[in-house]
Amino acid sequence: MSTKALSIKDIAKKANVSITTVSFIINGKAVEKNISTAVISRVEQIIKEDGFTPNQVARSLRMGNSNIIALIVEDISNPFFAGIARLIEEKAHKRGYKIIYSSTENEPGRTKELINLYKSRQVDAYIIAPAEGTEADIESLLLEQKPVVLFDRYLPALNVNYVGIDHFSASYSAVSQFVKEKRQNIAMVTVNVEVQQITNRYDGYRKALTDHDLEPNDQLLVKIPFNQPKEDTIAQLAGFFERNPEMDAVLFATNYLAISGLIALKQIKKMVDKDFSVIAYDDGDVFKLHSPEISAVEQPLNDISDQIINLIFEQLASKTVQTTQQVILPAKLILR
Amino acid sequence: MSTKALSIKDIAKKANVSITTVSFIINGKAVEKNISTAVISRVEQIIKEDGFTPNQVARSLRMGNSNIIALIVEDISNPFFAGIARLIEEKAHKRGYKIIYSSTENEPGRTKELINLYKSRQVDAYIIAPAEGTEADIESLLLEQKPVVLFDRYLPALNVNYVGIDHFSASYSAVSQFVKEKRQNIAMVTVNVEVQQITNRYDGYRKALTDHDLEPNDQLLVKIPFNQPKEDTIAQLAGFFERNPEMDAVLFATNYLAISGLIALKQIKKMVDKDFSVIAYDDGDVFKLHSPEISAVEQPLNDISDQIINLIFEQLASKTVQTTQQVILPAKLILR
DNA sequence: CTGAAAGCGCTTACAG
DNA sequence: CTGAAAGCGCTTACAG
Repeated sequence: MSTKALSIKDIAKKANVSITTVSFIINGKAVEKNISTAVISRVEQIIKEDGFTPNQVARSLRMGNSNIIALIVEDISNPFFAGIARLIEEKAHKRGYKIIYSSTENEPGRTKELINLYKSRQVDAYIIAPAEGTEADIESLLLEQKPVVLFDRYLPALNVNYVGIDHFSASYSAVSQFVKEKRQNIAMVTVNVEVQQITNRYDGYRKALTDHDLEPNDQLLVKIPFNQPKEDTIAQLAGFFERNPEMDAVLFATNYLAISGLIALKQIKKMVDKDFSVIAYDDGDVFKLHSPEISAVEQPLNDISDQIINLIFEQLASKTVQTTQQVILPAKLILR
Repeated sequence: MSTKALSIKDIAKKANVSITTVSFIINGKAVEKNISTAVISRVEQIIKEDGFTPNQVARSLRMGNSNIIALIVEDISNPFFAGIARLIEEKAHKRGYKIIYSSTENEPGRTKELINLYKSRQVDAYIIAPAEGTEADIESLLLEQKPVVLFDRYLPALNVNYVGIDHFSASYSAVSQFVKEKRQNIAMVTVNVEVQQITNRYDGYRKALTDHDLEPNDQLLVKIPFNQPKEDTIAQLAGFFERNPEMDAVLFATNYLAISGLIALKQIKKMVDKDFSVIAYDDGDVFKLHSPEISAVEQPLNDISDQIINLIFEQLASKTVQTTQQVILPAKLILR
């Protein structure tokens, strides 16, 4: 037996009222519209018994909105993004909004595709960790006056709300910690994408070195190609560590680089110990469980999510042209 | 300057044709409908120049579908689910479908809420890792003839497609491996939810013990309350290990229990070594990087995703009442 | 070869 | 206090 979803018309017929009346009741405008309590309770009873759920597609078409917020990230299975997604979903849910998320895999064109899809589905607002080269796509959202908040990566060309981390200071503190441990040959492993959020990490590293009278050494810097297969990264890093035996500390610019790096160290049997320090980016169980435990720069997921959601709802509420805001939060260095 | 999205009407007016004609062209029915090539190219030109994207909400309302598949899991930030989500998203994308995913957090009512939301948005098919007590909600989808595939957890009360893992054999192999290593006091750490996919893991453990003439010992079995805070689980497991010094092997029934267990072992300074073996569930970097490396039962994410997506598209294609299928895949024991 | 019109299920300004 | 009707942007059976 196949049940077909009921429509407002079915309910109206059954209750012997117009669909207008049913619509008012569904939307809590019954008292405002002076519907008699008798009618209200009769309709509500029928709705409850028959399990009617209004068709949101029809509603979206009519209203031009959807109560949906899109979250576009590079890879939702990255723990940083998965954590943010989960927190944002929870916070949005409390205010009656759904989050719909998807990964761009950093593929060119995927962001444009997703944004077009979401636009055509009347998505109300956008939370985006933008890849390089997506400026035009995001601009098109701004032109349509859609609420947008960028996070993680900033696009300087755009005048748009942003929530991020002070990566410069985070790297700076990490290197200062190494110096405190009397490290002399401090390496950095980063990724070869020239976005501000990554270059800031390098800049903080470099500034801390010079501030502490250490000469930056290009031999101790490696930039891993983005999207390089994990095995290749591990091999590359193993070579990097072996070529530089004097290295006594290494700062990893991202979570997955730290993991690949630790695997490489394990392969070449180089221990993390009193002669060799490591600081990872983005904390996780894997660092807590490592022997020895690995220190890490922790991004405050909850604060980031809060700021993002607040900016989104501010814009959703105001309806007018917004002044854009840049929120920069501090990271936390977890020492182990 | 605010741009409003164009409608099919705008394009029709600009091209001096009817909206019918534009619609046919958009949907690739131009030749079938004998639209003149002159008209086709004129309309296509305008569409390209003006960047028209058809309103999918209107289309959904009219067609009763959406080209969207819902994926409902307990927690999308769990690596198993995140991995499945990513693979399914990719496979669905190739066939022109979008995945929209969300977490139930195992909260009662959340599944019902999500299913109602998706129904009201004309979602075409459902992939669900069901929580206990969601039978009625899933049944309602079957009544509406919606394609549904369950995975991870099975609901015996329902006659529905399912893709899962042979957890009995997986546990059985794990314990057999312990026996091969001459372990005598083999413990199991599991979770107190009485769903088949969890109880099978226990059953395989128990059967392997008795098949190898080892007496099951209730002292060596612990069931962690579901949703218990991580700290409490760690403390509980630390106590469990300390109370049972004779224990020489432990099988963890889930990924997060293994992580909490390893943290507990670390806290009480009990080493994983030639006198104490560990096998975890669901492989990950954290086990590869642990010292020593931890063996794990690996669920074949790619096979699972393939089977799920195939079952979904089979149903989407057939439109008729389906015979339901149970696909049980083998897990793989990764020894380290 | 092309178009006018109905209808998908809602919301809301307007009328009474 | 309640309802008829227009309209959101599409698709498609029907007519010519």
